[in-house]
Amino acid sequence: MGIKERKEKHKEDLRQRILDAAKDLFLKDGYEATSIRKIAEKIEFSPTTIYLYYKDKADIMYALHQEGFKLLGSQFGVLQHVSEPFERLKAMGRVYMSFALSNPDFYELMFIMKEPIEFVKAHCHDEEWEEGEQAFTALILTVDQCKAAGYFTSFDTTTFALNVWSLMHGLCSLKLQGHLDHMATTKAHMLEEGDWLEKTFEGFIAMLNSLK
Amino acid sequence: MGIKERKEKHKEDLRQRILDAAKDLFLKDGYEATSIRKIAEKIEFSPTTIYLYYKDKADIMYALHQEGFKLLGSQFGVLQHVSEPFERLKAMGRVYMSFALSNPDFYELMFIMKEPIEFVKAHCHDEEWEEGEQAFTALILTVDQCKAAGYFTSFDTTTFALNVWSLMHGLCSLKLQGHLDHMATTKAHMLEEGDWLEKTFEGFIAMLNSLK
DNA sequence: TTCATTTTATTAACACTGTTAATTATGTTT
DNA sequence: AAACATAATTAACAGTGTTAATAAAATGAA
Repeated sequence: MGIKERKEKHKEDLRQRILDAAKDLFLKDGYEATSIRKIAEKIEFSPTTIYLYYKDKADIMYALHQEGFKLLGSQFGVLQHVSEPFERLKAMGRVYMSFALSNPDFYELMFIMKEPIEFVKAHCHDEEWEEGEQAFTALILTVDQCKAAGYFTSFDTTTFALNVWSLMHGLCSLKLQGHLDHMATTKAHMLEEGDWLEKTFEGFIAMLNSLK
Repeated sequence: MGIKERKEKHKEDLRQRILDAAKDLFLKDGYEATSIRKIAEKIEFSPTTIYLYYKDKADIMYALHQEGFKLLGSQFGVLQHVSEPFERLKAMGRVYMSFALSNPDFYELMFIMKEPIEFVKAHCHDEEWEEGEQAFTALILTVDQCKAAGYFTSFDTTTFALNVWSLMHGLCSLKLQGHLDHMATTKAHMLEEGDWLEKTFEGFIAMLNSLK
């Protein structure tokens, strides 16, 4: 009987329509403005209907956050073709930074807000976190290959990877939250114009080079 | 006439009582749970009275965020007595990290949330940001002195300082937001036990040492 | 086809939130 | 005591996430 399948598909369809509507609102107006009622209005359903497809708002945000990780993952994927590990590491940094700047709301949801990761801790007790770990695994692998190629030889791989991630995350966060621009406009000796995000990143690359 | 002064003092008193109540709630239950109504109940006033002393909730949060910067500033202050610049730089990192872990809500308000800094941009158009800049100025100064002492000689001071801040901020953020612990529990090759915050920080210090 | 059952969607309501306008109470000055 | 200014309050608006009870629709068996 194909009827049940068609129903299942219909159900899955509506689930997706809810997510699409939520994504639209989220990317346009941010987290707060993405209310259950507005999502419902967009898909022309009653607000409470949404609760038949998602546990709560955090559930929807978790789904969106997964989409974000898929996007980042796909951008990281193409870097596998950069064979030289140190080149790849630098490119990863650029891609990460570019992703954060191009998708600030996604980045906030994925790395800054605590709501989605608390949802993971509460409901995904198993090992369903693939998307997120994959990116970090890729970083660890690349650092390992860098070490094999003679870079960072005196450092522990995981520790070094965490340092790289911390720096990139901190840099992107400070930029997105406006702290970087704020320092640039208020500190007198920074008035020599210039894109401090770019400059700082270049400084980071220079540091990595010195660490060979 | 001392009456007017006493009235002024009374007004300033209530303003402080509001802030204290807000601080209590904020440190106990976080940002969201600190509602105007709860603050009002705590000081036994009507909710709307608060609007006679603070423009809105963001204003209160800005005041709290300033208190946070004063606290961090005082902790940074004692570091002035560490004469060796590189030692002082390392100590600054430790103090920053310790502050973030001991005052997670303050840290979030000061460096992670965008609400207070948007309030600054909107209402403190002048140069009233002292508290925040002071800490960064201290960092720049220390980096400069490190350079004078032969460290990081090939790097631009401001760029290097931004890198240090980014790394420390990223590390603390990832820790507070739970990402660090999450990676530790899910990634198989990280199961060797251990405080990854501490290990990563030590790795950072090692990096700085290699950069001499 | 009709009736009973299950699934899906809706309305109404709860308990909150920040915030504003209009009104009352308080205290000061003439 | 009357007039005024300040301070505080009540009532209300426009939202929020979420749940329980009810109505509608689709499905199963007789």
